[in-house]
Amino acid sequence: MQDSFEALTTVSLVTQAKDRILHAITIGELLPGQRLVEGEIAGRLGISRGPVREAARLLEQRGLLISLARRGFFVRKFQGKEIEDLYELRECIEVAAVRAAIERADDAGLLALRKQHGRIVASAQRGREPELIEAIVAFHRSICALSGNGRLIRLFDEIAIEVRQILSVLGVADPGRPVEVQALLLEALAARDSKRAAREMTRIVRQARDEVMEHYRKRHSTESAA
Amino acid sequence: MQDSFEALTTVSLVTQAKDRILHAITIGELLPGQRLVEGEIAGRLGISRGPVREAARLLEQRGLLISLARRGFFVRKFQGKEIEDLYELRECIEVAAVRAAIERADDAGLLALRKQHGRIVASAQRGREPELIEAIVAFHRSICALSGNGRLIRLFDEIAIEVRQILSVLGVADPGRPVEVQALLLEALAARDSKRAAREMTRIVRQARDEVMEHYRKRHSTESAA
DNA sequence: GGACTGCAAACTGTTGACAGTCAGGCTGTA
DNA sequence: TACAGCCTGACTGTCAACAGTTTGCAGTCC
Repeated sequence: MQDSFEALTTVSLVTQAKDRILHAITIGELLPGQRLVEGEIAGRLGISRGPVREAARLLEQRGLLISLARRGFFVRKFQGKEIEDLYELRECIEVAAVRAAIERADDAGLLALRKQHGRIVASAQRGREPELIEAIVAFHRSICALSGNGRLIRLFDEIAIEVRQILSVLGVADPGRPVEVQALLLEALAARDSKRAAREMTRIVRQARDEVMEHYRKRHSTESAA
Repeated sequence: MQDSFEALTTVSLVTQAKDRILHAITIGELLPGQRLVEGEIAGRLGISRGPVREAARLLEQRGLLISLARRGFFVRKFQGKEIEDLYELRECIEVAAVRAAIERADDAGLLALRKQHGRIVASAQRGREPELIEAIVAFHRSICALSGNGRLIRLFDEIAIEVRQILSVLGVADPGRPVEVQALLLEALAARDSKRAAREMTRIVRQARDEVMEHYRKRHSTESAA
C-alpha cells in the first residue's frame, strides 16, 4: 500500500558524497594513507568541491579521514595498537549491549536473533565470504538494537564500518569460526543467562581481535621486509 | 624550555568556528532546539559561511547538531530516554576504562589521580560549582587516559561535552556527592582492586544519572504545565 | 472572524573564482 | 656528479554570488 502523497525526499549532495566516499573506504577502494583530492572526487560525482569538503568533514569526525592543514584529507592509516583499541571498545560496547538486551528485550526480539543466526549458517555453508561478514555484522547489530539504547547502536555502526575497512584492507575473509561460537552466544541469550552471554561475547570479540591482529602482524612483517 | 623553532601552526577557520560553536552549546548560550543561522554566525566571527557550515557538519556527526534539509542546523534537543542512554554508555565506557587502568597503569599514574582528587576536594570546599564540575570531569578523564586506549579517551571526551551541556541546560550544579564517592573509587584504584573499582564506578555514574534525571523530570513537569 | 492565497524577506544549498601553499622537476653552479 | 635554489602545475582554504526554498505577513474571500 503506497501512499500517493508520502513526503518527498531529496538526499543532499553532502549525504550522497559521504555515502560514496564511505563505501569506497569500506570496500578498500580508497586505501589507508591515500589522499582524497577534492577536485577529482567532485568532478567524478559531477558536483562542486563544497559538498565534498563537507562530506569529508563528517568522515573526519568519525575518524575515518584525517585532515592535514593545506594538504587535504587522507584515509586514516591504522596501526596495530589502534586495532586493539578498537576491539577493546567493541568488546565493551557489545558486552554491555548483550546484558541490556537480556534484561530488556522481549521474547520476540530474541527469537528474531535465531533467524539472523540462520542466515550466518547459510552464508557459511555457501562459502560466500562477503555475505558471511555482512550476516555476522547484522547479527551483532541486532543484539545492540535489542539493548534499546540508540546510543549503543550508533556507536556499533561506527565501529562496524571501521572493522569492515580493516577486514577488507587486511584481506581477512573469515573472522572467527562464527557458526559455532555464535551458536553458544545464541543459547545463552535464549536462556537469558546474562553472565554466560557476556562471557561468550567477550570470547567472540577477543577471538576476532586475535585473528585480525595475526593477519596484521603477518602483513606488517612482510611489508617492512619488502 | 621553549623551542624557538617549534613548528608553526595555523588553526583553520573551521576548527576555530567549531570550538566557538561547541563552547556556546556547552555553556548553554545556544539552547537545545535553537536554530543556527549560518550567515549570522559567519558575520559575527568575521568569516564566510563555508567554514561555518563545515564546522556545523563536524558537530552534526557528533550528534550535537542536527541538520534539517533546507532548514539548516539546530541544536539537538535531548529527551529523558536519550539522557539515560548516554549515561548507560558512559557507564560502560568508564567501567571498562577503570578495569583497563588497573590492569595497565603504573603506580605513578595512579598516584597522579590522587592529585586530581585533591583538586575536586578543594573545589568542593571553595564551593565554586563550575570549577568543581571541571575537576570531576578531569578526574574521570584521567582514569580513561590511564586505560591507555585512545579510543576510550576520545569517546569520553565526546560524552563529557554532552554531559556538560545537559548539566548546564538543566542547571544541575552538583552531580553526586563526589568527594566521598570518588574517594572510595580512588581507594579501590590504589589497591588495584578491579572488582571493587568497577562497582564504585558503576555506582558513581548511576547516581549521577539518577540525579540528572530527577532534575530533568522536575524541569519537564513544570514546563509541560506552563 | 477565520481560513486560505499570494508575496516578500530571509536563509540554505551549491557553485565558480581567487589567493596562497605545497611538491616535484629543472637549471645552473661548484 | 651533487646540491642549492628557482619555477611551475596542482591543490587547498576561503570567499562572494546565485538559484531555489522556506517562513512570516498582509490581503482577500467566504
